[in-house]
Amino acid sequence: MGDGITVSNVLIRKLERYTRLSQVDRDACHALSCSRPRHYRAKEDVVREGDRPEFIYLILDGWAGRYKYLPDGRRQIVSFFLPGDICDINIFVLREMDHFVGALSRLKVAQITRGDFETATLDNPRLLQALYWDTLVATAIQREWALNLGQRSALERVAHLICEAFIRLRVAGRTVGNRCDWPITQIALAEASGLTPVHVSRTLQALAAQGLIEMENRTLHIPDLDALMQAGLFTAHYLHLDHEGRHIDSNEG
Amino acid sequence: MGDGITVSNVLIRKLERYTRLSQVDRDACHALSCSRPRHYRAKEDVVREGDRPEFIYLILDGWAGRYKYLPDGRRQIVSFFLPGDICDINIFVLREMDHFVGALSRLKVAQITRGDFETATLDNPRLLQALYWDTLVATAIQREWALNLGQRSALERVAHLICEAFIRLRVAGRTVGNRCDWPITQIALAEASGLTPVHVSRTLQALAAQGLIEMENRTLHIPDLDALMQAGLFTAHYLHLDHEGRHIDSNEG
DNA sequence: CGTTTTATTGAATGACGTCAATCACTGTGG
DNA sequence: CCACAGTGATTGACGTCATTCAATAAAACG
Repeated sequence: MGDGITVSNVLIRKLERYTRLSQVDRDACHALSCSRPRHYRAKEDVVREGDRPEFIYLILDGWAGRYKYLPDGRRQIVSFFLPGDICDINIFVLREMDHFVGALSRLKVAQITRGDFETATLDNPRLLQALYWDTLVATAIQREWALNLGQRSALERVAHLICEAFIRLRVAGRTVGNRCDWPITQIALAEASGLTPVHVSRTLQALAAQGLIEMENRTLHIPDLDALMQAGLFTAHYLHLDHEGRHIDSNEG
Repeated sequence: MGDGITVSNVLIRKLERYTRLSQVDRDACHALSCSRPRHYRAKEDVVREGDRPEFIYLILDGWAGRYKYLPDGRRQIVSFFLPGDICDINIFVLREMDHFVGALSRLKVAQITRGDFETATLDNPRLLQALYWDTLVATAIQREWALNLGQRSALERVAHLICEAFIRLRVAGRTVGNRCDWPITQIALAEASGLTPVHVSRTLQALAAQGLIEMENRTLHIPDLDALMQAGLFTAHYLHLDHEGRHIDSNEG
């Protein structure tokens, strides 16, 4: 999915949802996208707890997850990083990481140094502003996940996660109609939703039985997004997609 | 608790955990603490979803909560605001609020305008840096809550919340030995922990039966904080209290 | 002081977890 | 190309933790 789209477009396309970028901004984005490309396989760690922050990561392809452990090994994915996502532009302020970042699928990232970042944003206030805005949206998502984990039932929770991922992928230009790649395992989905893999399996089957999702070959098809949103009690407010008056239901993707 | 401490000290004391403030910084803090004082009673809203952001709030006394609703009325508190906490210094970037902030007890806040904030921080980079740091800690706390809600059992979850609140209060100078005011209801605790009030009641009783907490007259007593931390699988890493090499177990409070 | 909110208790229900076995898929190397 | 190992998905039976409902007692508040 998203074939024929150059990697740099993933970031540009997303940021242009928030603001209008100049050609210089776009060039800077492109430069960021090209810095230090790295590949990971699923389950490889990108960043470990206790590490000194070294890079900002830009996701070019695949999914990553931010996660935390309990001492006995229980693990919670606290956020997804999808193509076009930038993780932690403020990271250098922290002395050490309090969590892990790992690949949830085959993953391609750009490693951005502090210097790269400063170079890219120094003379491009719009770009900096857009990136900054993006981090505020990320914290809004983090809050929504607390609501998801604390209040929604298993079915609602999984439906909500799927809606959110799909819409974020659509913003990044990684959907085709009502389809998208779905590279992550049910185990990862379980760790993100605070459920067991067994129950996630049953829940996905329940969603499929209601005709809300179709899964085939690591591809997700959502026949009726509105219906899925309703099942997940999903509203996109918290994604703040309408900054420039553009709306989530415009027919893109 | 915390009697004899002037309100401005709540903020100063907390920030000095992160950095060393000059007298000018402290004066600026004091000014912030004095701007537009407002009082609320428990359950009153401070900020509503959909509002245009108008003020930054500094908590002077009492507890507030950030919360989100599901359409059917289920409610999740996604963060606590305790004395000395500042809520959302970046808030003016957002077009509208995607959540509520409400008083969880009698509450005293300072309403800080954009102008107040800029005045206070313009010539005080240390202060700005400390406030900025504080917001990073707030997002780290938000992540920890996802872990709490997603993975911890009821007992662990409540124990963890209590540990976190107690230590944050201690940083703000609002504890006396191993005691602190505990002004919030079990209902609020339930909404924060994703449990029912009934089960919170039973869980608190279980903690009390194990000698981990004692509750009397809206005052919390923690006979053995280490033991409670262990019950809640609590480690303070994510609060990043050791920025300047100061440690959580230094005998303060 | 009366009214409302909060806390407690018990019993019954239900959602999700656990365990264990089986099956399907993916990637790897011979 | 096939065999194999390892991971992931599925299924059923059963267990349990937390919810729900309802009734009562105790605080908090105006």
